[in-house]
Amino acid sequence: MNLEKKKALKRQTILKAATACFENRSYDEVTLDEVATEAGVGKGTVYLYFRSKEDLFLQLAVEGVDEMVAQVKELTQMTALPFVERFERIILALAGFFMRRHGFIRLMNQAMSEQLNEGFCRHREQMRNAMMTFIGQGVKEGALRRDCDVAELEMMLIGPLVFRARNQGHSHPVSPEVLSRLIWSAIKHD
Amino acid sequence: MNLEKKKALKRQTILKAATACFENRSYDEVTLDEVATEAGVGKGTVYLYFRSKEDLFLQLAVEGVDEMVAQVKELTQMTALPFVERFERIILALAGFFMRRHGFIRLMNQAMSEQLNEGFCRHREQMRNAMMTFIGQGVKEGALRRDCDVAELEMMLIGPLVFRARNQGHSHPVSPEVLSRLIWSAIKHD
Amino acid sequence: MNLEKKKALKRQTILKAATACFENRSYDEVTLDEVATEAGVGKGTVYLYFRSKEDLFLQLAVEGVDEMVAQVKELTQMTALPFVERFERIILALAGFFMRRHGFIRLMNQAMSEQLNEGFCRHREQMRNAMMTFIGQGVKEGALRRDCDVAELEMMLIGPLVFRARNQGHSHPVSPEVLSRLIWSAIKHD
Amino acid sequence: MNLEKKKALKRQTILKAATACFENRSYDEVTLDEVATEAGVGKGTVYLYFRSKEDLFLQLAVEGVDEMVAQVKELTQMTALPFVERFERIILALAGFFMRRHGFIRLMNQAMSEQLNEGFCRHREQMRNAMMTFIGQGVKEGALRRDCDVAELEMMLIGPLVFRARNQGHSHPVSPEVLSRLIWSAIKHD
DNA sequence: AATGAATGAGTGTTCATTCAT
DNA sequence: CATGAATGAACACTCATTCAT
Repeated sequence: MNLEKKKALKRQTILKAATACFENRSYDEVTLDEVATEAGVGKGTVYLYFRSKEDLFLQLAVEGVDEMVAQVKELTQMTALPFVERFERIILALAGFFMRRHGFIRLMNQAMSEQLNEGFCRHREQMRNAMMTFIGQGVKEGALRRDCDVAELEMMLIGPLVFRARNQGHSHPVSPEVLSRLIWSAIKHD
Repeated sequence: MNLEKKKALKRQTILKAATACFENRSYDEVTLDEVATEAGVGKGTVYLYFRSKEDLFLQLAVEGVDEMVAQVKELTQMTALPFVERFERIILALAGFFMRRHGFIRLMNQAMSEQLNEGFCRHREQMRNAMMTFIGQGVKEGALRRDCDVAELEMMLIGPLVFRARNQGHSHPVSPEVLSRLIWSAIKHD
Repeated sequence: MNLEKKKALKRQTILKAATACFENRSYDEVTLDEVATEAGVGKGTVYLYFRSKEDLFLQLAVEGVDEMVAQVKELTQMTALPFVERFERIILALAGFFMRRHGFIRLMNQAMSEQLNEGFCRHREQMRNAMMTFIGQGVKEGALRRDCDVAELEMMLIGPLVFRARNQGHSHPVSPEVLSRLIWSAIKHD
Repeated sequence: MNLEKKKALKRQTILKAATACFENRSYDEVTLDEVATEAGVGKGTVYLYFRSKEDLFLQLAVEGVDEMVAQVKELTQMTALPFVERFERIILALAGFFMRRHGFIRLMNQAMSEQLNEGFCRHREQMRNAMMTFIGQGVKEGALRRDCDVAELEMMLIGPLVFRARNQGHSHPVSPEVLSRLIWSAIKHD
């Protein structure tokens, strides 16, 4: 267990370093040398924990999306709360999440090799499904408008969130409360 | 005149080829060899028309954004129409525009080198200003909600548009009418 | 003849421009574009007068060395003057020549393609022969020391001249009179 | 220690290979691929030991000039010997040195880029200073002529040496003894 | 397990040369 | 004759990946 822990810890160290490196630079601008140096390990060591640069990058993404999905699912299940409140909490959670990872958001928009993209898609799909489920719930409960389908509502939900993280990440982002209120106006059932 | 025309035509040929190449790949994945081959010219020829790979890419962007800005400004000035109609037309125009250039949208959102980004920003700013002006007009006319500032309204406007072009570009995009209606719900003055 | 003259004139124009371009830059740093622009002609035109960049460069050298050789031969034949005076005049002539072409001296030291080098050598040999003849004359007349052969005396003559042009070309070159006096001390017959 | 040694050794291997490559060709004619192949290493390896092609070339020069300077300084300090003897030894040392590195002499005399030249100058200056010091000593001791300054005497000393290495390197160089005698005639005090 | 020295395929860019106008 | 647009071979340099220690 001690060994296991050590390995997992070093893995985390490398991922953390990679996150820092990718924060302000594009995929191709970041070199493995940098990541290794930032992580304080040898370059070869990175290859003991990740199959390739692409893999390392994918793990970063996976980790991120998994976190997001978990949060959304958890909040979706809190059916004791009125929907609008669940909605608000999810927006707040996602807004924070996207903002914390705004450098990463940028990278996910970058086209990538077939294989890498496939890995991404699997996880993006999970996120999408979680959101769809949540939105579907809102529709069924009569809290969300019925004159458009869930994909359309998702667009109104995720679109502004991504825009905020991408374009306002560095300066004065819209407050999550205002964000939530605006999106709610767009999707709520009258 | 003949020569001028020919040069302008070849320039367009190269830009068209570059657009095709950048469609599904990231900036760094596309090589100038590819662009040249796709355009049916020698690699050196590309350098007769563009200072560098970055420049070629930037020209692509400039062209796009300039088109967008022109359309928005034009529609903004049609003050004879009720605001909601001007709004609808702008959304339709932008939706079509973004959709036609969805490969490009991806590129503009992707992480890029400092210098390249700087060039982009200058033009993105123009777009932003045009949208701000339009939105400000709506607020002044009392058509848009007053409980949030223009940056917040812009987010609700552009966010879903970009999301649609980015994520639904290949399959079943939300119809522009629905898109318009949804955004309107979010930003209209009650 | 008018046509001939015109061609010869344009040829000179190009050579003059080339000389200016090569003055402060190495062979590879100078581009034909520059030479053409400096000469005020099209790039293709240069190829009407010179087979290649190498050829242009060779012509430059040939022209230079031919001038030098002509001057040396002319002065060598002025046997009416005492040898020391002929010597002094040749040194002055060469010193001025080398100094005027000090940029060129540098270029002749640059290694070059087999073919180009061959062309150079033929002309360098002419210069060498002219100097050898002159020095041989001095020895025969008893003006120059007999305890070393002409190649050794040539070294004492040309070496300092080249050094002066190469190393002192830009700042405070040794005055030709002092130069002449020093070399004379080295080679005169006691 | 083993590793250090190995690295230093490989560095020497590359320098040796570079020397061989530069022997008969100009700076621009030699490619790093050649140097790498000649050294029996990969192209990337060269960049582990030298920042750039210019740097590699500069290191070659530095190494050479440093050797020269050291020898001159050492001989300058042997004030126990009569000046003429110190002079003769220095000439012999330099003659041998220049001859051994005649390929290099050519390169140092060739035109080169501003930046490269700057690097060279710093070291050439050291050599120049060492020679100036030595010559100044001779003047002060009354062994060298007083009717011209040290720069002029330096020209008479170095000029023939360079000429010999440059032009006679491949065939029948003037014997160092004759060389020494001739230069001495030029600069000695009568 | 950890390292980092070694590698070489791959890229943007330049420029001598050609040739259609 | 004159031009300059077009070409593509060539090169310095980078960096993901491997492997001997």
